[in-house]
Amino acid sequence: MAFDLHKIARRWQRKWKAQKVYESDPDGRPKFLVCTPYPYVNGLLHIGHTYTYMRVDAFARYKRLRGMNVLFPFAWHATGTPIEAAAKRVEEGEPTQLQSLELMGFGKDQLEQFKDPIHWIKTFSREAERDLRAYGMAIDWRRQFITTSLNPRYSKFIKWQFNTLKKKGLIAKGEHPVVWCPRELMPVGDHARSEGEGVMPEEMVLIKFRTNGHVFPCATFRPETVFGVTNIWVNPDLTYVEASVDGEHWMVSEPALAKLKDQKHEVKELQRRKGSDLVGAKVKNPVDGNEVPVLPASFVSAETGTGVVMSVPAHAPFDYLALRELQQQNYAGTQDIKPVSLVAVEGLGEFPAIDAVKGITNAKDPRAKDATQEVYKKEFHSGKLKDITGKYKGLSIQEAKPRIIADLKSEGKAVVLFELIEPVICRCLTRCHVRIVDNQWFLKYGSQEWKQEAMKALQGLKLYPEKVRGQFEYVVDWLRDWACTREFGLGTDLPWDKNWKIESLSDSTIYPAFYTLVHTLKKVPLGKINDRLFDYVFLGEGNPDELGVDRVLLDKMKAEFAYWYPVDFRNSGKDLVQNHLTFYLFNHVACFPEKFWPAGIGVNGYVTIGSKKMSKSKGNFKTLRQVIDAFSPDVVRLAILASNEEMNDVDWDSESAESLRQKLAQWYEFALKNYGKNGQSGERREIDRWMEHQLHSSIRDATKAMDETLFRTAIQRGFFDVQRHLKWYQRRTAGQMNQEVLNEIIEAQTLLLAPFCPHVCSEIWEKLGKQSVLVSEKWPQFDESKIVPTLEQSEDAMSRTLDDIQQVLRLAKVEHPKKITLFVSADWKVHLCRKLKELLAQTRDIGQVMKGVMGEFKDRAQEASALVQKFVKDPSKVPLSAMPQDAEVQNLLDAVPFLKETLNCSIEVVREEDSQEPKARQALPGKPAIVVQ
RNA sequence: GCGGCGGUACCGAAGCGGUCCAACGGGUUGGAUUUAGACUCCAAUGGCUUAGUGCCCACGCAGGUUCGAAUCCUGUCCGCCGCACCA
Repeated sequence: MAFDLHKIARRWQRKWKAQKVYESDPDGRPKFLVCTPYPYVNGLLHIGHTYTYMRVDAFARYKRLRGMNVLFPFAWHATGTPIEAAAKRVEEGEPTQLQSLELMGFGKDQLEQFKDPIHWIKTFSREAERDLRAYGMAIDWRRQFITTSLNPRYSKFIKWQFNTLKKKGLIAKGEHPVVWCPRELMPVGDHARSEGEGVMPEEMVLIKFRTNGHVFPCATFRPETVFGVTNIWVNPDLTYVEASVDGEHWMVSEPALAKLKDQKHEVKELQRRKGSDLVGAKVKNPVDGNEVPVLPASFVSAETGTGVVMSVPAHAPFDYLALRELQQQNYAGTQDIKPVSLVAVEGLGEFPAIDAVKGITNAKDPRAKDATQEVYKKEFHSGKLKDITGKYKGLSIQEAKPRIIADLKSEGKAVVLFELIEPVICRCLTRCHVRIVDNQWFLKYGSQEWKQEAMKALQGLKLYPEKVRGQFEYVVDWLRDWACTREFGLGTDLPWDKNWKIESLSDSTIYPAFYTLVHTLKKVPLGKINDRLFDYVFLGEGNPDELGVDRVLLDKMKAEFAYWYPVDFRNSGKDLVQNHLTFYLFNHVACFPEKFWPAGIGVNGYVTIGSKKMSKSKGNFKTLRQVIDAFSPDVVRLAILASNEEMNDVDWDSESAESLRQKLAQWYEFALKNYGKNGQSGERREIDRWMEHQLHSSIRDATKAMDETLFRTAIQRGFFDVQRHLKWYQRRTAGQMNQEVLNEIIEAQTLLLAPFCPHVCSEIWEKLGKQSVLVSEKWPQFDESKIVPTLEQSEDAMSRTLDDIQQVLRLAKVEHPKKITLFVSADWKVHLCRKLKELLAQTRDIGQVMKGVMGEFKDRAQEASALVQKFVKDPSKVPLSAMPQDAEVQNLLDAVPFLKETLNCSIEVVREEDSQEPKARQALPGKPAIVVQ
């Protein structure tokens, strides 16, 4: 039989397109709006996108089968810098960029066109649409669009969003520190660094020690230790700059000057000074007025802080080591310097730094660094400031630190310097520092009121799975103001300031609202689209007659939005919880009334390939089209969704995909061959009822799983289990299956599989002779009355008996038995077991149990007491489903033809009490004694 | 450091106080079928053992609670993800 999954897929995709099956408009049914963050169109879709979209699609198809009017829209994201940057690299002829395009299948002659960012956007949105159609996504393609000013209608929508936020006071101007490349004059995000991933700006305090007109700004992370300063350090081998900083004469290292300039200080270089020239000066400690000397230390680096540091030998191991070295060299003026202790820590001595450096002889020893951390950790967590700190005495470091910083700043004794603790190197190989960017617009996610509203939205939200809630709560709480404008890149202009573009994560938060009306909005003349129009269609505000737009169109859009909103399911990878998905919540609560707040969010793990992280550079990478071409869309979808669920990573494994391909082929063949033939129907046998039981409990479980987007469970219960039971049913009836039952299985199985493998299931449905289109059919209902656990128990008992027989045969080394006799446990044992179960629930005392039992079984005292002893010893051995002897005998008699066939010998079923065979006594309820001959 | 999620057989993974066996899928091994292979079917896949359906060991590690623990408690070790100006 010709079975070509690719051909089947193409055929159904053509049909769906022609019949506009997935173009959804409001009607009388309950609605369900699903979506997923649109992809950034700078390359081909890869298998990682696949999983997220697949979940949305499977859920959409399921809800459709449940009778809902489902809308699944899609669009393309082009906002931001990467596409522009890539186009620029093509223009510069950068080899890796060109190569990567070639790897995506573009010929050398086509590369030229990629100099133009618009070509990227057009090409990759087109290619992605092609891939997603080939994947069989149930998307309403009428609603697709592209972001940025290339789509003026979208830009107008985004402007409405920003004006709305601004009106509500949720956007404000401010300044903030960024990691900055002084060569490219750009902020340098993690992905644009060649070194220093994850390093972020941290606040250092520059405490101003003064001497006759000069300032020595000592950079420190521990400003509270200023009370224990004995001297300050400069590195004699460095070059320092004497500079005018905000009108004062500062001494700083060369690199520090650029940092100060970029952190909003007025800076002018006056002259260069050798470090060694500075040594020997006396400077005044700003907190106590003490004069301390400037001493030389080689551990001081030019790159961190200012190249000037204060020395607190009591609490800083480096300082102590350097000081001790000088004293050992009899360096002038150091002999009288004594460490000054200012922090008391229980369990540590007066000078924790001195204790910490035991065995370390100089500041170059790497252990000095560990010692520093050790001391700091202890002091920070359990230290108390001593009397010497004046008004801060008795405070913990945690309490005192922010107060000391604030006080020093307000008294003009210190300023803050943002610093990178570890080096950060830009992709252009320049060392970065922190710059304070001003004139920047912020979304005030840090605002408490806004957070509260977002938290409220979160509380009313269905999460798939529920266990991400903790993460969301944390992020809502932790989120700070977000810089939402950029000077570079593609996007929409900030409506009130054309010099800025709206940043890419900020223009993609409430756009699902845009999906609901985009195809209608296309009919409105561009010039007529403005904030007032959106106020009317989204919020019902204003007078529609003043908009100069066809009232029918306006009210259509208004109704469409109100019908589809809120979003019932928005799904993405777990990496977006800490930004996009949370922004999505914040912006919805700000822009829309509560009834339109998000109703459901789904989060999933990543895709690995062969259990290894996907990585382009390591070649462990697959595009969507590669896997579709190799395995067909149905197999890819099934393989990925069957692999894992919740937040676990799914794995793409070609071996299991191949195995699933075969399973699908087998099902296709089975369904077509067995459906609606003239098989026996009529009265149901036990085994038929068993099969119905299995089918209906599988439907029940699969349905429950589908409701929670637990697709792996749904596939396991709704496909693997049904298939397994069907095989057993086939074997158990020697192929004489009940035709009605069989038909029901075939229909239900095809529907259960439909959300995952829509093409092949549609094909089967059609070939079964169904007039309806599968994708609009009804999800199978389970019939509670057909779920009868006792059927399962007796069938299990039978199959366990078969297992036991086979084991006995093996042990007895009988290869070809002539006859097998099964002795069924006497009824009194059934009663005994039931009684025991009752008693054991109350007590484990053997005496009491014995007492409770033996009255009833006096005439079998010996046998009964042996059983009681055995079961009290291990209560888990009591047969749970002890059925009466008659029923067990009947159950086995029913199975005799099957057992005969399987074991290839005659089978006899005998009641225990009817036999003289000694082994017969071993029978237990549900566990017949076995004799083989 | 802070926050989140986890450690179960060869691999992935379910189980979350007792449901006579630690599901299900993949892999591996043996057998049946086949001219052969593929497919399909049956069986095995921690150890031991036997004319008897059994015993023992195992759910990161160590303790504890309980008649009974993969599951509950305490401690401990180890992974993965995120910590932002950006898709």
